[in-house]
Amino acid sequence: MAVTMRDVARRAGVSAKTVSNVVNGYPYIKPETRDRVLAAIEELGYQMNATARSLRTGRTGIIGLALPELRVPYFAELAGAVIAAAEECGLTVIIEQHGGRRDLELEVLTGARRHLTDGLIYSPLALGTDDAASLLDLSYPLVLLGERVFHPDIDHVTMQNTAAARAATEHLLRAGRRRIVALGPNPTQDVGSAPLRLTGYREAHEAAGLAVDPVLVVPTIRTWDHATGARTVGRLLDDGVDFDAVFAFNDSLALGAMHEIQVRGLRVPDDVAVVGFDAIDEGRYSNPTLTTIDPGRTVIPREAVRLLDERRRGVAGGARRIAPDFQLVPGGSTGAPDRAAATAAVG
Amino acid sequence: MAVTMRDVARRAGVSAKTVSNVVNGYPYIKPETRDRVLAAIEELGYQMNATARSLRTGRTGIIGLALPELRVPYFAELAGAVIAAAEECGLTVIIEQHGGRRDLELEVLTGARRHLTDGLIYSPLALGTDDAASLLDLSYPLVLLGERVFHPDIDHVTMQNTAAARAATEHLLRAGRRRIVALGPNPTQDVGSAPLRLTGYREAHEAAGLAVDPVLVVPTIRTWDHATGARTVGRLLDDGVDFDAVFAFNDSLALGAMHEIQVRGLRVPDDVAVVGFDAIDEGRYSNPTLTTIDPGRTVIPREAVRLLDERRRGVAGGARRIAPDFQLVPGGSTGAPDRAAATAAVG
DNA sequence: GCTCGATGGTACATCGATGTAGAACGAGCC
DNA sequence: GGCTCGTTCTACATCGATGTACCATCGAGC
Repeated sequence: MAVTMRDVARRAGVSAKTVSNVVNGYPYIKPETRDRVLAAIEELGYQMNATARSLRTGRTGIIGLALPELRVPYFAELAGAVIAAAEECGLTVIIEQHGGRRDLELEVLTGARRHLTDGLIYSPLALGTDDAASLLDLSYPLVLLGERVFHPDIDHVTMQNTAAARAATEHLLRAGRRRIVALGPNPTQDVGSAPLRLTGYREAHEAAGLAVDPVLVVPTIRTWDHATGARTVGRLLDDGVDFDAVFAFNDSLALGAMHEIQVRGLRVPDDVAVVGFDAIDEGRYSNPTLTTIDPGRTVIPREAVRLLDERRRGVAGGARRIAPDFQLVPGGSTGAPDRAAATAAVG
Repeated sequence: MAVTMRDVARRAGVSAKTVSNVVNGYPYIKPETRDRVLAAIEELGYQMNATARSLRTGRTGIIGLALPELRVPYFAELAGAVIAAAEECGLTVIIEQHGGRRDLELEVLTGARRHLTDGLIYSPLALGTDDAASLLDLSYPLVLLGERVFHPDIDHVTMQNTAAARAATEHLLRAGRRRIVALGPNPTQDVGSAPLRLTGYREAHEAAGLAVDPVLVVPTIRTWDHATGARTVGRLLDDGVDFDAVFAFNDSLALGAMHEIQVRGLRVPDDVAVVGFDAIDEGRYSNPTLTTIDPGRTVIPREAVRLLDERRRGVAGGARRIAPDFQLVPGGSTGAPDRAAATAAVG
């Protein structure tokens, strides 16, 4: 039913292989022949059968993107940018949600979909250092995102977690806050973004000659979402813990915390200042707007796709590690003026 | 390199076709043979080559999902749910972002990716009634989302736009609001969600015996996002327009509007009540929380996948149209108490 | 006149699965 | 015994592209 290369070949009076050669830019073809073939393609409305090509070449032009959940804004923005970047390279993306469940995270690595893809951009949540081994004998290109697993032989796109967290904390200290909650560390996790950001938090205190009150280092058990942020800060308030600022380890936690603080009748930033991490869109229109860290939100997806595409095409050497520059984005939650929309930058 | 059916066949002492038959559940196989084959599969770690199967059968098990932008929370949540529903059916999803640009929306319909997919779930933004024709002679299953295009011969999953908008407006009228802004209609659009929701808004006024002040019907030119909501409401305030409520045609507009209203020193809901549409997660943790319409957020993605899968498998009859029940979700933005997290339902 | 290398093109096998046709065998029936 | 029918399995062609090998032509160089 669909038009094949044979049909085009017949129409142009050449062999199927010549049509293939034209389509793939093989150089030794008479201009006149090439024109005849292109004309035939045009006339018949030929479109290549990607499946057949994949079978023959062993490459599909599809890459996988494994992440916890698309409904989490940070990952939605990441996925959108990855798809756009992939488009630039002529690649198609399939997204797999593992929900941060360890079994699913491992299954993604070896599941049937890996046959469909040329490589994987992989953002695990539950995996730990022990699992690094399972990443090594994979037979396809892999690019890691985040800090959960690391291996010197695998391409990696990450963030300057410690330095950025330190900058965030210092921002609060400069504003005169002295009892800053660190919201997000998980005592059972020894690797990942959380401990690195906690280190930045401690470094800032140390550099300022201040001790960290352990009561203010508040673990979150569930995922870093609005509900967890609200619930956890709610518990602190219930317990009568005294604090004048919150450094949440991501924006969703921060926004949930900010919500709860205001529901309880406290003012942000007057009573409690809040800083997040990730610079998701939502924080630019919250009330007040959210001070946050932009960890390189435009660079990360672009680089991840670039690294994977280079591996896929076999033009890459040793493993690379990329950690883009970060930036503190001041917002109303730490006292920066919330600009009215009429004067706000378009984004 | 990879294990093929031939390898499995050799190991089990049968033909490749028999392996295929076992894998595909063909009934006439001796239990003992089946066991030998399954054992061989297990031992060799055989995984089917999906590409080869696709070439032969003409089906890929992949469906497309075309939407404006993943970074828009409504679409991120939709996409996440579609992927999860597809997983249930053993389907894989590729997402294509057309950004609401008409040329890209049309290109999605005929682009190269259609060869990769068994069908398309299609949520256009710029297309109009005139384009319905382009949807008809497509050679693959199509399920339409939204109201931009409609055709009686195509499966459709939509919302009860008019009834829901009427309910939202009546909610505001019941609360005593009399100058309600309708935020979102676009005068250049005669089809789509906007005019239907505007109709609901008008119906509510009519039923209450109230006239609609045309000044309060406020078009938005750009997309329905935070920035547009903030900017547009900002302009109303600059112009000194008198209003005591906003019915925004989606949640992002509503949240942007609510942000701007508060930046200007007005109180929500005391000075201005706000209602949105879509029931995205973000509105459950905004300050105050957002009153909104849940148009069937769990039903829509599930039904879309189901309809497409049925078409794909050829088990569907005539075109179907599904418009799930909607629900008003009360929030602080119209005066419902914002519950503290400690007592809030987990979500 | 002949070889050689650069061009321009073709025929055929192949990627790994599945559809088709049919072989081999035994049971049941007249 | 001969026939049909159901069961179990196999051989081969096929999906549509591309890699390999090879043929043909033409001009240059000796």
